[in-house]
Amino acid sequence: MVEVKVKLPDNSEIAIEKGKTILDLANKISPNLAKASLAAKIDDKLVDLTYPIEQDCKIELITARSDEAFHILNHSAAHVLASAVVELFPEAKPTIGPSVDEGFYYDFEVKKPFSQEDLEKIEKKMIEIIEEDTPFIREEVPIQEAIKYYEKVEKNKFKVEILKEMPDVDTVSFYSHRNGKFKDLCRGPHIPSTKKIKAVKVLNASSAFWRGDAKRESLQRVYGIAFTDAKKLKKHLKMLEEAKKRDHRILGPQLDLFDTADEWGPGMPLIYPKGTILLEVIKEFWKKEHKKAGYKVVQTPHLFKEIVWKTSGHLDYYLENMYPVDARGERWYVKPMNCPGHMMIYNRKTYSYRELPERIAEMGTVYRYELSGVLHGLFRIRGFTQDDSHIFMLPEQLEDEIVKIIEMVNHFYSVFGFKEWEFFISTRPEKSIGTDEGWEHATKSLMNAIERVGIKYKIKQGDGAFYGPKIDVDVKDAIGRRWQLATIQVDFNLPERFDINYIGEDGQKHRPFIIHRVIYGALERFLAILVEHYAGKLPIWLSPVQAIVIPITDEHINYAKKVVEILDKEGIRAEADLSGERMEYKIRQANLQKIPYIINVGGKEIENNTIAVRDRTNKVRFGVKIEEFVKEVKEKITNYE
RNA sequence: GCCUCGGUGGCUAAGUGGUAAAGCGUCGGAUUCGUAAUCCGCAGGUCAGGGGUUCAAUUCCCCUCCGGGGCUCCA
Repeated sequence: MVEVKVKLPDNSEIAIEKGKTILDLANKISPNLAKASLAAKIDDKLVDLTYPIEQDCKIELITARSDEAFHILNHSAAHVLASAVVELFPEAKPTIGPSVDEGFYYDFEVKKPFSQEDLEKIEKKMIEIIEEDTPFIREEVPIQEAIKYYEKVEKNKFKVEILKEMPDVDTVSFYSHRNGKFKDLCRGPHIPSTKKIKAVKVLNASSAFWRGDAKRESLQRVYGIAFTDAKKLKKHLKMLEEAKKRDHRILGPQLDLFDTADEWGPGMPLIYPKGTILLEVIKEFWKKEHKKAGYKVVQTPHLFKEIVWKTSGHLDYYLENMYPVDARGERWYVKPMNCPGHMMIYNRKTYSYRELPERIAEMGTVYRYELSGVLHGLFRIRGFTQDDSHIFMLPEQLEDEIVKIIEMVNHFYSVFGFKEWEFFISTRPEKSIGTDEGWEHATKSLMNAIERVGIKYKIKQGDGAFYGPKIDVDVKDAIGRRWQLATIQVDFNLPERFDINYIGEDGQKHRPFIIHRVIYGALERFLAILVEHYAGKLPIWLSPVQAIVIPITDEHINYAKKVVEILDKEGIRAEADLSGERMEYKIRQANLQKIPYIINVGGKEIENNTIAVRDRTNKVRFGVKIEEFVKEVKEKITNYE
């Protein structure tokens, strides 16, 4: 008997007979572990539990608690979905069905789109199939045979297309479940059997193009999500419900912040007075921090003549997204980006190397003709304001500048109450401009900078813009959703197009490095994210109305006005509710408006020159001195609470 | 832009081949009240717009616009 040595994650070693499967190994360690295992990693490669162990290796078992479990489970659930669909709709042609961060989907070619009832039927059938508890079985097949199978038996041109595009493969793998009743081309791995899926939900259906290509076949995509335990599904559904409740498109108009448009222009929101106060607070903070960090704030026009966009290259590559304006025979364009203006401002004079870095910043409103289908509340609109900045610098200043930006990003997000955000570096894509040295220096500077700040990051290989590498920052909100906010991009394109120079120590012209960056991204979107993050309950410093004063009867109106006046003078945003409603009603309204402080004043308060304060804990403090209250609130505002 | 589902007063909506409930909100009146909805009343809709079928269309059909979900795009 030949034995091989297997190293486990705790660094212990265990010997097992050569050729035994990973499941055997798991059983040897503990039957409970075997039962809990869904798949495994052998020398960092994901495999099935039935994978034979042929040589010394490192093995990590994947249980419900592993990070990979969710994807494997959902991928298997996608197969179960496909098997349910082909049973219910025999003419449906399965195409692809991966797991994604939000669960899984499977695309089918069908004659008729799935209805709501169809989805319910599919979910029911899926649960039946899961209950059958049949194993997932892997089978290796020569690729030619696989092609023949899909051409002749299944008559599925999509699978044939996938197979024919596989380079240099002799065999491919199939996975079947339901005792062979359903099989699908798949790399795997899969869970040992269907019943490992403890909870599944078919979420919705929509259409999608084959290979995401609008010119190709339109497919029906079914989305779902699976979990290793029913509680997690419940939690997830609750999160979705919570997300619905936080929807800024509902909360925005409700809190009188803004509304999105239809009759006055899709993608062109109206920001109401209270929403504007919030934006102003966000801008004020921006201004303060940028001044501290040595940025120079500029302003550039909303329109430029055609020639500018010719120079910048937008006319060649971005025209579809731009709003043209014809003015007395001349063609103008509304700016979709702020860059050209900033380039021209830099070019107004000759810079010496001593003057760099030069940091130019602008809260610039841009307009982009986004396709109607992508518009969504304030998240995706056609006119929005970027907290834009372009930094011009010497090559050796790149790293330091990026460090500064990262520190600024960290400061911004923590001030706005986010707890977690993640950095990604995107490297050079296939189609790109610029020199190898330039890319290397820039990419390296990005990495060094992040490392210097001591943050972890992930690399997105080849995901950079054509004009340079970049750092993207994803922020996680209160219910765990991710939003890409900041982007810090090196730009090799604009310096060339606008012939951007500085005079070096040698008296010669040189190209500076340019970083393009935003922290909020788009102000309007950031506002919407804040609304959803806080479910409308904005921190005091951001609340458009920080305190509302409610008199108990008309006799107390004058005192209420006086209190508002005092608070106002102290820089606290206060209002009085002098409508004819009852006090209880007003309190309820103020609560619904999520105003942080509700102040009641009546005879007792007038007599003692105090106020009754109800805060967000919903407890009332009677007999509070106005000065005391002012001091308390001002302190919170200063501390961004 | 493509696929799909939808559009009934400011909002949430019920409903029907014979021109439309209700609640909230708005406005007016009464009430002047001690901590999460006081009572009464008025106003407000060419049922998204246009075309067609029909004796008759908000309802059935077609087109357009707008929105939701998804795809795509993101120099």
